[in-house]
Amino acid sequence: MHLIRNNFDSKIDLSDQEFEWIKLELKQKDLRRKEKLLEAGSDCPYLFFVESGCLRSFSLDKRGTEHVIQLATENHWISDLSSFLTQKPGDLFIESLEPSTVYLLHREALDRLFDKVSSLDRYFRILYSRAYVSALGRINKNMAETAEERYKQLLEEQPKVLQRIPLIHISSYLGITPESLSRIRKKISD
Amino acid sequence: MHLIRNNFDSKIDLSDQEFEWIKLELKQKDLRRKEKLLEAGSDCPYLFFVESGCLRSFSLDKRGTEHVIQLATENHWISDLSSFLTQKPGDLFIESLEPSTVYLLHREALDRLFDKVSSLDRYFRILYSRAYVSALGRINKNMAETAEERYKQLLEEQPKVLQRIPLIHISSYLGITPESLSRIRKKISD
DNA sequence: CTCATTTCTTAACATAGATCAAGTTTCTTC
DNA sequence: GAAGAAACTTGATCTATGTTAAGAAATGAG
Repeated sequence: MHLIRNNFDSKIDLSDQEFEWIKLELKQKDLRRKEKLLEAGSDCPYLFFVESGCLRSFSLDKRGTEHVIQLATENHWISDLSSFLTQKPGDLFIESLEPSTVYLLHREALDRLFDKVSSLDRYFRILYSRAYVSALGRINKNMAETAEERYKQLLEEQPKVLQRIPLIHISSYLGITPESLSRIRKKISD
Repeated sequence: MHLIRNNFDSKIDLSDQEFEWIKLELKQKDLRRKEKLLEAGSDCPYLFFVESGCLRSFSLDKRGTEHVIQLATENHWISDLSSFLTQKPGDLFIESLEPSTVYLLHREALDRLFDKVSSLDRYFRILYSRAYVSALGRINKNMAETAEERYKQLLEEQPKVLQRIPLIHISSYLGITPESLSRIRKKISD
């Protein structure tokens, strides 16, 4: 539980009592590699906090192609937030890319916590604001930069992620095919 | 001030006293058409609430092409949130597309308000969570759908926006060139 | 009302990246 | 450590969208 406590502490002040209340609502779940936490078409009543390992969320388009929406390593949250917030079936899948441990926080539990632990609003305000900024940055890069430029930047900014996540998912996250990414890598290595 | 009060009321409970405190921090600004509120490279210390009219934020890539990041009509917030949060120079421009009225909320004023009006954390938590969801949806659509499909959806979901915003900015928002959008429109009208 | 500006359209041509099809290498699991 | 699955690469070909260039239409400011 150290990781998640530290994560709260990095954004807000939390008393031990308050953290206890939160802890009581968290369920731990261990995952094997490639285990699905969520299927498109179903309601996603949880936020998942990655304690260890790595997960991805992705959509499946009408042509049958997967698109990676989020990659989450330890110390990050992942969910189908649209479904989580609206209580409607979502269109994302979530699965582990490695053996992982996650904490599940249920929608209703979180609603109770928002009223019990007043600084939780601030915690998620900060969390969502940063997530939003990074999503807008991704939109901008997808429009303004070539596939090669986007890959080089990821290589610079997140070298560790590249070493641990299969390129097939990296390419999807970047919005290109695995074949294109392979060619880009070949070109760069010259 | 009705619009902004209603906007708060739609997400949180606010006493008249609390709204007064907020009101005291809001500065009104009237804009002519095509007036710039922000230039890339400068710090953006404000959130702008659009009371009337319409604004866009956009980046300028190294090839000299503009990319519309956000379109904001009345009752919406717009800013260079990355700069606003980090206090560093941003890379977005913001300008009015029509004569508009906006309310400016300064970073430092907002920080004071977060401590004075406790439900403001919740307000922005909700606001940012929805903005994040919609940004992720846009990322997904850009990857999963063709330009034509994206335009058709916008036509269905935001017909009013299409009537009021020049297609040159719509095409940029959709991540395509004005020429491509023009061809798509021609094709559809057959 | 009118001129200047901005926006929109069309056409010919170019290209980044997709698709299809194998073959190879690398991991996982038992 | 062997077999099967998953991931990666390569080449040939295709296509959606970009680029360039120009004219037509619409809009806004005086």
